[in-house]
Amino acid sequence: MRPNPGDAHLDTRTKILSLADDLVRKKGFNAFSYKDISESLAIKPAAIHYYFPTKEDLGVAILKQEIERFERNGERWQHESPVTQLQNLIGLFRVYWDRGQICLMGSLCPDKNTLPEKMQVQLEKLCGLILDWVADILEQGTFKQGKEFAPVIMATLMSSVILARVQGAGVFNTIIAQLQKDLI
Amino acid sequence: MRPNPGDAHLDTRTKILSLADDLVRKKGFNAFSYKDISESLAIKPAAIHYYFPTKEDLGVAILKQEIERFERNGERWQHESPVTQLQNLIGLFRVYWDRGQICLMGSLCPDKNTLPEKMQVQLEKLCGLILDWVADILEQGTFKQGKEFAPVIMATLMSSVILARVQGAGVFNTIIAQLQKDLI
DNA sequence: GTCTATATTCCGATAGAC
DNA sequence: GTCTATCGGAATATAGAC
Repeated sequence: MRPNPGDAHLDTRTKILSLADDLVRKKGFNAFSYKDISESLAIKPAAIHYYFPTKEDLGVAILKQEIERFERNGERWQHESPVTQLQNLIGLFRVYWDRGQICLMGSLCPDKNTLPEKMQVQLEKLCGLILDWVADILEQGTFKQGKEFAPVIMATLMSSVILARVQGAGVFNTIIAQLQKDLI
Repeated sequence: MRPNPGDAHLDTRTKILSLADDLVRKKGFNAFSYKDISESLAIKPAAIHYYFPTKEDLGVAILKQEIERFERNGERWQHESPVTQLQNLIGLFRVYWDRGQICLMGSLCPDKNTLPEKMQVQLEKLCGLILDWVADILEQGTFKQGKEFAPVIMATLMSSVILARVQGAGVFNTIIAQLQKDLI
């Protein structure tokens, strides 16, 4: 899983990755800097390059971590009903909102043209994985919509948190309620 | 409408605004630079400051222009049926897609935390205007959904182009088709 | 191995040339 | 009035200290 050096520094590496993940969701990949991370860790900005040589490497690591996280969630949920699994997915977006974050897709897809190539590849992979997962759930369960509706669900969820960032929590709750009504 | 100087330079000012608008929709507000604009106009980056003293001023101008454009559209469409008006709105998003752009809301809302304050104010105004307009249309016509559905429509439209940027045109067409089926 | 001092590039902004 | 030469600062990245 981790292709890198020893183990003693795992803590620092993990902390950097965690902070960067949070910053991408709050400020976007282009707007956060190494300084934002270093200030929280009491190290110099340049120290980050030891763990992630370039910002592209850091971005790729964020995406790979999210892919693994998503795959683990899928496994953990696989014995629950399709309806529950979809509610779990929706629950993730509520957590993002509560944390002042947006989802990784919602943060990175608009910036796609400006991202380093290796990040674009991982972003496509993440999007494909999630869309396929939602389509499978729709096929397995009894919903008002078929699997063609999967992109609509993801588009709606993505933008629910993004719109709420400007319009407030009311918009988020309205969108989620309407989506659930439309599905279940 | 334009609070600024004479008229001779209106061309340059208009061109800068038009280029900046395009860049925001393609790269995002934080990722484009004065250099991007100046290269297309064969002037030096610093010349832009004459027309827009700060990047914040430029961003505010982009947003105000979009607000005016949206209000003009509303007036121009007001004698058509609610269904047609909603189709016109959807048509705008197809144009964005064809141009390689995303909508201004979709570009700026995720970056809200990083935007200068005056831009945040105009962004909130733009979002409010559009959401109210869609809600009105839903109330006026005979749709399968009521006005509470307005945020869902905007969230779906916004993300349709954003997702398509990564997943391709198929996703855009699928989402639009599903949305129309759900409404009309 | 881990981190810092430093280099390099680029950005937005100011002052002043024409 | 319109634009350019230049500044000051911030960003990522490199080389080397400990």
